[in-house]
Amino acid sequence: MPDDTPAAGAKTLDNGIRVLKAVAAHPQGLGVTEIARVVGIHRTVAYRLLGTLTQHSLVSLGKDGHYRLGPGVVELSMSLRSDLRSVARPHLRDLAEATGATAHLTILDGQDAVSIAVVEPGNVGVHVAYRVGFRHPVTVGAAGLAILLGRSPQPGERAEVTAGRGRGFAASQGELQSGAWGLSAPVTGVDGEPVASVGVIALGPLDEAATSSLVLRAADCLRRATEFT
Amino acid sequence: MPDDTPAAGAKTLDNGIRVLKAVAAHPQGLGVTEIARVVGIHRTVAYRLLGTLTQHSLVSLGKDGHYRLGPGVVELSMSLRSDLRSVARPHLRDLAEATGATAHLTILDGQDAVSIAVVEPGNVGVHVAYRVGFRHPVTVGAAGLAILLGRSPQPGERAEVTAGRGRGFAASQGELQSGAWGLSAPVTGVDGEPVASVGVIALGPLDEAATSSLVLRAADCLRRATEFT
DNA sequence: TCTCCTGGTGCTATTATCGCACCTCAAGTG
DNA sequence: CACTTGAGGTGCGATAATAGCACCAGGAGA
Repeated sequence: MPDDTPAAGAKTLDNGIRVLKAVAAHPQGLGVTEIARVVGIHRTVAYRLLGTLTQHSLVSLGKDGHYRLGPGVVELSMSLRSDLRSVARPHLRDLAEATGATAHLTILDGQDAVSIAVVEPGNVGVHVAYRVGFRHPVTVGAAGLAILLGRSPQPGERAEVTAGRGRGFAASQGELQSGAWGLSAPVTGVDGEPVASVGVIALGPLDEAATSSLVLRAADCLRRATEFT
Repeated sequence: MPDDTPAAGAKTLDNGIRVLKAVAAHPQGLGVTEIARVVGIHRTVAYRLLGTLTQHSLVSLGKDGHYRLGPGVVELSMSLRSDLRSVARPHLRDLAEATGATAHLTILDGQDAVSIAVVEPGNVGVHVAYRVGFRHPVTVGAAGLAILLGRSPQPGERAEVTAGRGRGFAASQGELQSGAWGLSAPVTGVDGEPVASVGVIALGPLDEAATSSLVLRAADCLRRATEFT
C-alpha cells in the first residue's frame, strides 16, 4: 500500500528498506514467507535481507519465528534533528502546560509534514494524542500550513496561507481529525528558509489571541535558539 | 568505531545501513565524499545508496549539499514495541511523578540493554536526562541487571543478579554515570521470559523501600497489561 | 502415516553493483 | 586573470554480489 515507488538506485537496499517498513507496519510480527509475499520478493531474498537487518538490530527475531522491529531504529531516530528536538522539548512542555493542549514540532519532508516531537499536557485529564512520526500532506492542517507560511508566496497556494502570512500563524479546524482544532506558527532557519512549525492541538476552539501569542513566542525562541548552529 | 562486523549477508544493504548510521552519527550533516570515507566505500557507491535512502525519507539532502537524517526514521521507530511503549507511558509518568526521578523502560537486544521510553518528572527542577535509544551492556546498571533477573540463573552471573532475584528488583549506583542511582524491576512476558525492565534514575540515593514498591507495582501493571497480546 | 506449509541452506546463472574515467562548478591561490 | 584543487554528479564496462532454484528438515493437522 505504501511505497509504490517504481524503482530506486540500489535495488538491494531498496528491498531491504521495504522489508524493514513491512516489518514496522506489522507490530504483531511477520514470518519470512509473509514478508516475502508482502514486499514482493523471493523468500530466500527476504531471508538474507532479514539476516543483515538483524545484525544491525533494526529487526529482531522472536522465539515464535516472527520478525519484529528492533531497538536499532530508535537509536537512529534519536539523532534526527536532535538539535531542534532537544531545544524544542522544554518549549513544547511550557506550551502544553500553558495552553492545556497537545504541543508538537513538525518538519517538512517533500510534500508531507511529519511530526517529530510531541508533548502532552500533564494537568489535563483528556487531551489530543498526537503521535510522533505522524505524516500528512503539508497542505492540510495548521501544522503543515504554518510551514508554508515561511516560504515565499507560491502560485495556487491555499487562501489560508496567504491570509496567515500577515498574522504569522495558521489555524485549522477538523482538517486532519474532526473535532480537533490546531494553531501553529512557522520556525524559520538562519536564512529565512522554512524549517519546521510549532503548534498546539486541542479538542475544542482555541482562544486565538492568547494561544497565538504563546505559540508565536515559542516559535521565536526556537528560531533564535537554533541560529547558532 | 561502531559496527566492526566483518561481513553481513547482503553487502549492499549492509553498506546502506552503515551509511545511514554514519549520517545519524553526524547531526551537523555529511557530504557524499565524507560519508564514503567514513563508511569505507567508493564515492559513487555512497552516492547511489544515499539516493535510495533519500527516496525513502531516511535521509534528506540539505541545501548545503550535506546529508542529514530524514523523518522516515521516526516513522519507523513509532511502531517499535508500540504496544509496550504506549502501555508503559502512563505508568512511567506516574512513576516519575511519584518518585521525582526519571522513569524509563528498557529492553534487551543481544548483549545490550536499550532504553525505548523515558519520562522525566515535571515538578522537579533538576533531574537525570536519560535518553531514549541509550545503549549499554546489559550487565551494567540497574536497568540491565533487572532484565537479567527475569532470566533463569546463569553460571558466572554477577552477584547482584543472584541477590536481586529474591527481592525482585535491582539497584545500582554510579555504574553508567557517576552520581546516578538507579533502581529497576523486570517485566516478564506471558511465558515468564524477560521482556524488559522498568525503573527510575535519580541524582542521589533512593529510598529503597518506598521506591522499590512503586517500581515493582509498575512492573506488575505492565506485565498484566501486556499478557493479552 | 501422510500431506502441507514453514523455516533454512548450497549452488550457479544472471543481474545489479562497483569503481573507473570523465564532466561541471565553485573556491582558493599564484 | 589563469590555474589548481576539491567538491558533487553521471555513463559504462568488468566483476562480484545477488536472485532464485532445488533441496532438506521439522511441525501441524488431517
